[in-house]
Amino acid sequence: MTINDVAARAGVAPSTVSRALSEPGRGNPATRERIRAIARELNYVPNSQAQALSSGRTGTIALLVSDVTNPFYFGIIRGTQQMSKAAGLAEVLIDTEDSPDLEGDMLRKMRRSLDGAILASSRLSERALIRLAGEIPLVTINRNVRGLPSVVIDSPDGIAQAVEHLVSLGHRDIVYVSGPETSWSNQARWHAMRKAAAKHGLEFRRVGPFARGRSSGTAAADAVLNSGATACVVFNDLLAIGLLTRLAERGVAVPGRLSVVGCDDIFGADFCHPPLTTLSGPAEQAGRAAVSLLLGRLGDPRAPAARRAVLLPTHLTVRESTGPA
Amino acid sequence: MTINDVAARAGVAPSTVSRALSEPGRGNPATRERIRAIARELNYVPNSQAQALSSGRTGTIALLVSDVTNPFYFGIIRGTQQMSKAAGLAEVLIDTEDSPDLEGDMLRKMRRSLDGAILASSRLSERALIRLAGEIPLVTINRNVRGLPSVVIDSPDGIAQAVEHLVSLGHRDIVYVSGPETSWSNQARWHAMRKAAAKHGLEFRRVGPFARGRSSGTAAADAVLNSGATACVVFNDLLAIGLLTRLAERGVAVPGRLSVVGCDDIFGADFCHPPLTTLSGPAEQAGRAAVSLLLGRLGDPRAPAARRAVLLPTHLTVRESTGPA
DNA sequence: CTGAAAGCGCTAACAG
DNA sequence: CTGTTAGCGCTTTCAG
Repeated sequence: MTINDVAARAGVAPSTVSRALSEPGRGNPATRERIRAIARELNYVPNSQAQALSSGRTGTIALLVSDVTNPFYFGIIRGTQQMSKAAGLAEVLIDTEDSPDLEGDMLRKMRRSLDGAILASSRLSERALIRLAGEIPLVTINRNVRGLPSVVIDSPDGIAQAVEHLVSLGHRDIVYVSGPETSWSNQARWHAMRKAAAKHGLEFRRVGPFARGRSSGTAAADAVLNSGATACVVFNDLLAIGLLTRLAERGVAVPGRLSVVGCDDIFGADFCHPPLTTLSGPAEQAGRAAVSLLLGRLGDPRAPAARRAVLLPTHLTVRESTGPA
Repeated sequence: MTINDVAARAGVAPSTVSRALSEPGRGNPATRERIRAIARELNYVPNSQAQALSSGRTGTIALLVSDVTNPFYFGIIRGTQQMSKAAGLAEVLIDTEDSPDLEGDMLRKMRRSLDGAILASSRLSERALIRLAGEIPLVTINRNVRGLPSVVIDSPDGIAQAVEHLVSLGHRDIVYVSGPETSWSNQARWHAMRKAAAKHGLEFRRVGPFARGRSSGTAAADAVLNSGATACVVFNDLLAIGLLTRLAERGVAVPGRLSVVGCDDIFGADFCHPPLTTLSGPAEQAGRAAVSLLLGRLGDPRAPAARRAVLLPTHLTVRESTGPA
């Protein structure tokens, strides 16, 4: 079942079928409809490999995440899938396993089979990103790189809210529990923390860095306790949940003895114990926005990388892990 | 940078390069190595669309799940990705949004661009599955269909363990909280429940069906309470966690007043409150096994659908949501 | 073992 | 507006 079969059946040239099927406005509407009807009746499905080979457009984009099974990406995945489906694009999800090398290799290898890629929390260096962007349209999420379109969820603003919240509860000794130093978000949050602390005349302190997994929570909890702080803001929810677990093990009351604020409001943040006060962001929207930006680059590949950067707001969701000092 | 460039540089025919690069054993080892060196040096990456078009093999398989953001699939996703990467296959993750129609359409549309597909918890009818299997190699997970290779995580066996556990704690009135009736796993668990109840001389009861999401937990909790049972086995952890939340809201002590057993041991089951006693299965292994089965079908497409069915064991993980009656 | 040649199914100029 | 003619980059007979 090829385009030729359809053409033969309709008594027209293959190229006419091609146009009828994939060039909306052009061609005689009557013949176009006739051809479409025949194609449908014949149950014809275009061969996307052939389309890609000949046109250069693959109709496929990729979403790269450092770990598919990190609930942090849930919203982003949902958002991008939603939007790319709406745009008639296929989306492949790629797990970079937190490795910059793997990330780069994947992109390079798949370059020809993709129209573009969205990097959620890229681990690549700025240099590498810029170079890759020359070979394939790229959009980043939660990572700002000069000249690359990006969408970032504005956690700094949320961090300020979190500190405000803690200060209003009487906390004067707040520590930041740092994630990996290579993480762009971690940097951003840390700086926001410092700024917020200064604003309230507090001393800025931090413990870490810790790996981003839940298991690092043990070490993190011990470090926080050791610091003597009465409250902490944790790099992300995964780590915060791990920390909560350890705190329970050690019999430390939350929020009685220690208040805990997480970041990202992932799946689980609402049902862990105690439910976590955390920063919520519009992750789905971020995903949709990223695809939109990519779509913009796709329409006109030679466009000057419309250096649009979308900044999305976050807000503090107060649950039960924070309380009076 | 095409195969022709490499050929020109090496002073051989394109066909020779093609063989050197993708036919392991054949050709003169010396020239093969020379060509490979040149290809590497030229940073040549084969165009997979062209390969696919001409050879018919796409080097891509798909994993279809009903909802990418359901933590139940985490392990399976990990396992399949691991195995397909090892086999040099690309894997695309497709979200069928719980819709049989979408699932079928997707498979039909992508048929030509896939070497095969793995269906994790397919919602398609047996008829539809068998028909599709004729067009593209298929492997199912947690769904047994005559003639299709499948891997199923043996929850019935685990259910028996769960009932045993509850009975040994003195429970005589155990209710099964049912998931959607269209779910194959739900059927399997329900039957296992009935059998286990009979074995212990208990009356078999169930409430539901409920939707599989966390939000259905509210209704489920109320129904269970209303049933007067002292323990329940819940279709899956998502629902069980929702139920736990509602129980807490109503001030019902778990496991004091009611013991709860979930199924699947998803992300979150260990840190919800109280931590959930649940059935754990080797999800990653299931994913790997599914890819293996598919690989078998791929090697020899005309093979008689080696109706192998892999059955993986589950075990009960006891946490704190179960206790004496 | 290697080269030449013929496509895979489609799109994209270019004519008509 | 439609048909004709070339390929896209690769694999695969088929000869040599």
